[in-house]
Amino acid sequence: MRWGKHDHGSRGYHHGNLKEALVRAALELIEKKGPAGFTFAEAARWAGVSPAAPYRHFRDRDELIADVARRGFDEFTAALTGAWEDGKPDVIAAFDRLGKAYLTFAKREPAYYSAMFEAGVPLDTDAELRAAGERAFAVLRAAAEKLVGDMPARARPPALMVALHIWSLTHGIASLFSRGDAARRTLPMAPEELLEAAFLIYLRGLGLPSASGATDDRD
Amino acid sequence: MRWGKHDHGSRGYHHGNLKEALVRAALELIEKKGPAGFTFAEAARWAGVSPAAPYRHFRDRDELIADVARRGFDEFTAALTGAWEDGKPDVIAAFDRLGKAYLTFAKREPAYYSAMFEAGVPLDTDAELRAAGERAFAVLRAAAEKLVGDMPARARPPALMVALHIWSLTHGIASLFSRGDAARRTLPMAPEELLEAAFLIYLRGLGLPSASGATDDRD
DNA sequence: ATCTCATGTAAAGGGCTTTTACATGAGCAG
DNA sequence: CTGCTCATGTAAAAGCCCTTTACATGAGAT
Repeated sequence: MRWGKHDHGSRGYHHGNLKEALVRAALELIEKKGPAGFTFAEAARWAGVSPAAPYRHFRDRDELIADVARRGFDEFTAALTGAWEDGKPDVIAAFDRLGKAYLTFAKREPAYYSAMFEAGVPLDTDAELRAAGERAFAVLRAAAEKLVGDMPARARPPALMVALHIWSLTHGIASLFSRGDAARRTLPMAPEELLEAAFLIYLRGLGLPSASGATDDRD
Repeated sequence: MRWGKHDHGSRGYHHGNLKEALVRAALELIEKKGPAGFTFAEAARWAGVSPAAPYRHFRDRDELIADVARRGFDEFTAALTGAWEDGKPDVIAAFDRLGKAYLTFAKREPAYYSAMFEAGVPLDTDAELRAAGERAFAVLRAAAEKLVGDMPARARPPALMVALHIWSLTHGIASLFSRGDAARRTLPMAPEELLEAAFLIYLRGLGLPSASGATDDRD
């Protein structure tokens, strides 16, 4: 008996790569209908197997979502690392890329982003997931270390605090304004511009000299 | 036939105030099991009515959640307005209260907060809900107006931008760190302190004089 | 060639959502 | 008071999803 509407290549009794197929299905379905609208059964149908088959690969629906979130954090880490590029050519420019990469990820990978931050997955029950999240944050933290490292020791703020500030700010903008089609509010400026302006103002507040143009009078 | 495990006062065939009872049930259930775990049927059971009764008051499950979100925005607006208190005694102190009120609301009313920001309710399909959200933001916007109003016109940033920055920052901290028991990460400082520090740094970046102590070396 | 075990199926129980037809009784008109 | 009406609630049912259990298949090892 054939289960799939989407016949991705004929197969016999065994699928061959069901786990990956389920993850891909989850990504498509979460993107289309949100994490709440995603169902285990539909992922199974999409992959062309019976509703019970997914249980051979995931304890339950939540574990599949957690796996998607974990993969999302890995991709996220890669995107951030690539944007940061060791802080070259200068820390400010690299930080700017980092922020834009965060927003871009939220916009272009809404399914991952949902699974990571909005699906209500309990971080503390899955060590792998938690570790993946830590790795993503570590990129930001390392960037903050480099940022404050350029400052005179006397006026140097805690790098962890700076990392948390920038993460919070960026995450807030991403959550509120930078989602796909279901944007919660229309803005008079692009989320990227909003973030860049905030970032420059914040840097000036830290005493960084290089921050200029932050308070231009655009309205 | 009796449906309720929770017999909140005996009643006859008609409940008398089912709509309110359902909203209260939704709040308890969302708080206990998250917006995803909340079910229409359980709310009905909780209120002591049959599973079909709620449909006399809400088109479907989503409309109930949207109603909860709307009420949440109203409470939120009241909390923010009360904290702002017209910017007295001075703008900075009032802004500080505003931020703390935001975090407090997220922590003490996780059910409202979830319904408002995490349940994936489409803002654009419900005018009432959208309007309630606008009213909440209007408090923050008015506060930002007052903040930048104290600045010399030459160095005055757009109030809307400032409002969006502070909203994003606060929302980011609330979402990432200031939730109830399911905190996504443990912090070396209280979310309130984190917010206050960021706020002071941001104000210094705007050129506000009154911001001091923002970069103390606590670690 | 055979065995084994990971992977998939069938079937079933239980719950949720939503609709439809019917029941109740609160409030109002006469 | 009597009786009508309609908002409000119930019962029943169809459809879907989640998850478990017993059974089937066949890929890879021996």
